[in-house]
Amino acid sequence: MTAPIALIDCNNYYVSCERAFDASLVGVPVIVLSNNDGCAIARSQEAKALGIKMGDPIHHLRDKVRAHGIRVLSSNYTLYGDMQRRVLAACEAFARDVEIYSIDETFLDLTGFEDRDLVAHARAMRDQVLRWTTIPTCVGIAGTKTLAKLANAAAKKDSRFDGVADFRDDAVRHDVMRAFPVGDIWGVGGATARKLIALGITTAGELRDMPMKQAKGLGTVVLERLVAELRGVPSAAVEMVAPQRRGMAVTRSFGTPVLTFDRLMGALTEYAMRAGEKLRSHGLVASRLTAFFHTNSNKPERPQYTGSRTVTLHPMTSDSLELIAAARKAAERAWREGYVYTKAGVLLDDLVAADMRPRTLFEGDTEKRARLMGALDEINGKFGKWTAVTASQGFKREWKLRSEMRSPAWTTRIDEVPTVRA
DNA sequence: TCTGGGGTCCTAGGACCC
DNA sequence: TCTGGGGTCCTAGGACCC
Repeated sequence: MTAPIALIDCNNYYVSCERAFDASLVGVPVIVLSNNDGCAIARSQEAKALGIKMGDPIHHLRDKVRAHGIRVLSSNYTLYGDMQRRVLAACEAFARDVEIYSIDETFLDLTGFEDRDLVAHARAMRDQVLRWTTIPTCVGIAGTKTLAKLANAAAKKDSRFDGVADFRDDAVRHDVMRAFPVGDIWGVGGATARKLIALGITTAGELRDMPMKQAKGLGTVVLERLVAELRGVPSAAVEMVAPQRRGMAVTRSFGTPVLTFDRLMGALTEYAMRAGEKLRSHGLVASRLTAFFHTNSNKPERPQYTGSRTVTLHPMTSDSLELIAAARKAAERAWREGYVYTKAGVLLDDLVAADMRPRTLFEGDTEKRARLMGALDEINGKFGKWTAVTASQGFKREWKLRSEMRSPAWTTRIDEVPTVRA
């Protein structure tokens, strides 16, 4: 028997975070929008019941919003990130180790807890999280991560589990897998689901029983591993140390479309600045930068173009001014006049810890530039983003995104903490 | 008029080398 | 007349995740 793994997952996370600080959101339909206030990325139970789907564009929902009094919020990642810390703190004592999988999901290594009643253990953890944060959660327990995800989904969907599903029980596991749609399994996306269904494999149970060789042939080693995990053979452990990150991105849709190279460079300059900040805050340097921009692909009837070029950064760098220069070089090469651009971004690849980077013969005075970047980060950290900017960013920033219904930074800005009146 | 942003991993295919 | 095989590295792009 392999060590049990649990997955704790917050219910309707962003909405639950908002509700923690605004009681008027409780019991009514609520949706939280993506960056740029484009589409719904979190929905309360009430909103789900009204048929609102993940990713629905908000401008398709206007009628429903009006008819049902749905509360609509911009996303507030500072709040969600801070609440995550509190959730983790509440879970800490309940596991040997944890792996943060996403902002609202954490895998727990339950090695050493096997002798306990793990369902009761999980319930105690849920209670703790609820008390400390007001956020409701569900827990799945199993021998592999994939099964723990599946158990979690069952705990969420099926009220008979009352929030905690234990897949170490063969009967429970088989029963759920027999009816679980193959396309809802973690790691099976649209493309793979279509192929599987064409073969008559429509449930988690049928995928588990698929011959390994056939799985590899149909998908890749990824699908082969997934089948193994469904059979209870772990192919991924709970990672105690976060692996070194490999890439980094700053991408945005524009608030208003961009038609000129200057405007595009204004946006790319801002993104490259931010990318440099992110690199420095992680103590990393990058070896490659890609700049891209594209037209609105949701409107295929309009002329489409995607420009994208990659440039090598040598020496490797986290210097915003060098990143901006590289982004300009890439953008110049990829630019095509005459299109209506709606999104752009800067991607950084092949990241290395700054103190591990190879030195080159031709490095200039890096010391001085590092101090300049340090000063920049300090100014922008203290006085707010974009206090100190480069001229090419421009001052009007027409491309900047919308975020019109954002809740306050309840927990992270002193002037926005909630006030309690007696 | 208005459809997110930021990640990971894998594969195929070209370039290059001996 | 005859025209290799195998390895590595890199990149673009697909698929998937939340």
